[in-house]
Amino acid sequence: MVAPKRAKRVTIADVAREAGASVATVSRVLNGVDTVAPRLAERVRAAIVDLGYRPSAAAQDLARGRSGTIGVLVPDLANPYFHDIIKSVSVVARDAGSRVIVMDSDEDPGVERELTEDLIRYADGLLLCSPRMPRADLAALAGRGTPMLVTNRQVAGLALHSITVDFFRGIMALCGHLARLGHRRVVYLEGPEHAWANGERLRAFSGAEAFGLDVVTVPCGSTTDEGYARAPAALESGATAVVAYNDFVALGVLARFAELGVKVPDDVSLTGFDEIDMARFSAPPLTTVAVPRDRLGRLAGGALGRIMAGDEDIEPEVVPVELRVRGSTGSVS
Amino acid sequence: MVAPKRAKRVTIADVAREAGASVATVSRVLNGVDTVAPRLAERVRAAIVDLGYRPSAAAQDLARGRSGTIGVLVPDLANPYFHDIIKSVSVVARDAGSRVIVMDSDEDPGVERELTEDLIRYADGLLLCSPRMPRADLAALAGRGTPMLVTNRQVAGLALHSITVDFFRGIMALCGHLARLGHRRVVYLEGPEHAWANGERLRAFSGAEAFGLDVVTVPCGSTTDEGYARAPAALESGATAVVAYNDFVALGVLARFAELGVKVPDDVSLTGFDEIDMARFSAPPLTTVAVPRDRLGRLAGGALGRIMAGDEDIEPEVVPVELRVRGSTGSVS
DNA sequence: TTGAAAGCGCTAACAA
DNA sequence: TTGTTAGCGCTTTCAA
Repeated sequence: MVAPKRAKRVTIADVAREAGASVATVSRVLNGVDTVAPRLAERVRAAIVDLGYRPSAAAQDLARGRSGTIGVLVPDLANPYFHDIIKSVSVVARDAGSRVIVMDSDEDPGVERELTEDLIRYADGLLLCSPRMPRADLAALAGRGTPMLVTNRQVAGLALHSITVDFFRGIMALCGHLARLGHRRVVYLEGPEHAWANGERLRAFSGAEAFGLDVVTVPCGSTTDEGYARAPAALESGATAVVAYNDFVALGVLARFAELGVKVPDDVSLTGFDEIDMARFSAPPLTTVAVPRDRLGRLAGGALGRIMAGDEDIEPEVVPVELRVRGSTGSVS
Repeated sequence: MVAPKRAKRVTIADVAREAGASVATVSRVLNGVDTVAPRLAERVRAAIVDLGYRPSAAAQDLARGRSGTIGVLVPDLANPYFHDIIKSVSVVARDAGSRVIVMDSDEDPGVERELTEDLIRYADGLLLCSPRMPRADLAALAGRGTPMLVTNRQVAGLALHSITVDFFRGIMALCGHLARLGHRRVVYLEGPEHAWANGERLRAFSGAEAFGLDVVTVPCGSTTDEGYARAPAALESGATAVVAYNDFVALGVLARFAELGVKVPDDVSLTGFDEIDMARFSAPPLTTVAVPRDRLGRLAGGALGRIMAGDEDIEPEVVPVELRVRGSTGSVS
C-alpha cells in the first residue's frame, strides 16, 4: 500500500501558477466562459488534470451567492412513494443544472423541523414531501423567504406553494367500489397521525358515510409491520372490507390474514393505496388506488424551479388518482 | 397572500450591529464558545431571533475548511438494503455532529462516477455503497486523498478501506441447506452484472459445485420485476431449486410461479437473500439469508469517522450472515 | 483576451 | 471578555 498523503487542497491559485495564467482565467475556463484563447485554455485544462484540481464547493457557493442545490425532505426514504418523487425531481433538477440532496426525517416532526433548518442553509430551494410538522412551523418556514414547495399537504390561509394528490377522490372511488360489491361496513386502518393524507382520507370516509356506508376506524400506521399487527383488530370490527392506509399496510394485513386462515376476498375484502410494485404481486393481487408519482415528481420539480426563478404565481395542483380493481376485493357473500 | 419579499440575506454583521457587539462575539455565541458575558450573549441571541438570522453554510464551510458533511452514494435508494445502512450511518454521523447527504446513482456506473466527483467537493468523507464503477475509477478516487470507505466491494491491490458482507458464506449455507434437502441441481438468478456481490455469489457457487451440486445460471437483476420476468427461464433449467439474487427477485419469481401454477416448495424450492421485511410476509415465507444491515451501517459510520479523523489503520471487516430457513424450501419429492 | 482586486459570510488568530 | 482583521477559495466587475 502506498503511503497515504492527506494532500493539502489544490486551489485555483495553484492551477493558475502551473498554467502560467491568472486565477480569473482559470475560473473562466472552469465556467465555460469562451473568451479565453484556445491555447491558454488548453494549458489551464492540462494543469487542472495534472494537479487533480477540484473547485471547492463551499468557495463557489459563497462567491456565487447560491448553491445550485435543491433540498428534498421526506418522512421515510424506504417508502417507494417518495422514492419515485425524488427520482423525478432529480431529473428535472439535473436538467436545470442543479443537484438534489435528500434527507429523511423518519416520520418525526421534531427531526423534520431540525433538518429543514439545516437544509435551508444549504439549498437554494426546498421541497418538503408530506411534511408532518405543525402548522406554525410551516408558517415560520414560509415566512423565511426561501423558495419552497410542499407536497401532500395543504394549509388553509398560508401562502404555501403546494402540489397534492386527490386522496379524497381515491377513497371515494374505493368506497364506491366496495359499496357496489355489497359492502355496508368497512374498517379503515389509519395512517400516521400527523399525515395530512390521513386527514384527507378520513374526510372522504365521512363523505362516504353520507351514502350509507358504515366506517369504523382503527389506528395503525404506514408499514407492513403495523398492518400485520393491527389485522386482528380490523377483523374484530366486524366489517366485511378492510381499507388499509396504503399498500404496505395492506400487505401486512394480507400476510396476517393468511396465517389466521382468513380468506381474501372470500371472507373479507382488502384494499391498499398508492400502488407500489408489490401490489400486483401479492396473492391475491391488491385492489388499490394508483397515484401518478412520477407526474407528481415532475410537476413538483418544475414548479419549484419556477418558484426559485422568482415566479410567485404558481397554481396549486391536485394530481388525480385512479382506482385499480384486482383480486383482493369481492362481493359480500 | 402577503407580498413575497425575497429578503436580502441577513449576515453575521447585521446581527452584530443589532446586538451592539462584534462579529467575533456573534460567531462565539453561534458556536457555543462560553467566553461571552451572559448579558451580551443574550442580546446576541435576541438579535439572531429578531432578524431571523441563519449562518450561511457555504461561508462556514469555507472558513472552517470542512463541511461537516459525509456523502453517501448508493446504487438504488429504493432498496431497503441501502436504506438501513443510511439510517445507521446517519445516527453515527449525527452523534459526531455531522450530517449525511445521500445520492442515488440508479445502478449506472457512469452516473456513479459523476455523482462521486460532485460529492467529493461537498463532503469531508465518502461512503460508497456497493459501487459499480470500474476498478480504475475507484483507484483514481482512492488516490485523491479524500477519506473514504467502500462497502460490499473489495478490490485486490488497492488501498481501499472496506466493509463487506460474507456473501460467499451465505450462498454456501444456502447450497448446503438445499443439498441436505436432496437438491442436486439449482438455478441461480444472477444480480446486476457490475455488482461485486454477484461475483462473490458466483464464486461461492463454483465452490458448491465441488460438492456435487449442479448450478446453472440465468441473467436477471435485482428487482421484483426482473424476477417476475425471468421466472420461466429459471423453470426451463430443469433445476429443483431457484436461488434468487435477493429477496426482491425471489418475490417476483414467487408471484410468477403462482400465476403459472407452480407450487413452492412442492414443485420447486426458492430462496432469496438479504432478508427484507417482506420476506417473512410472503406465501410461503421465504428461506433467505439475513444480513445485519444495521451493524454494517454502524460499522461503516464508525470506520469512516476514524478515517476522517486521520486514522489510516482500519481493519477491513467482513460481517457475517445467517441462514433463515422458512417455508419456501422443501425436500425433493 | 487577460489580469488585478474587491468581495461573498464566516472563523480564528491575535491584540487589547 | 471583547474586538480587529486576516484569511478560506472562488467569482466577477473593472481596467488594461
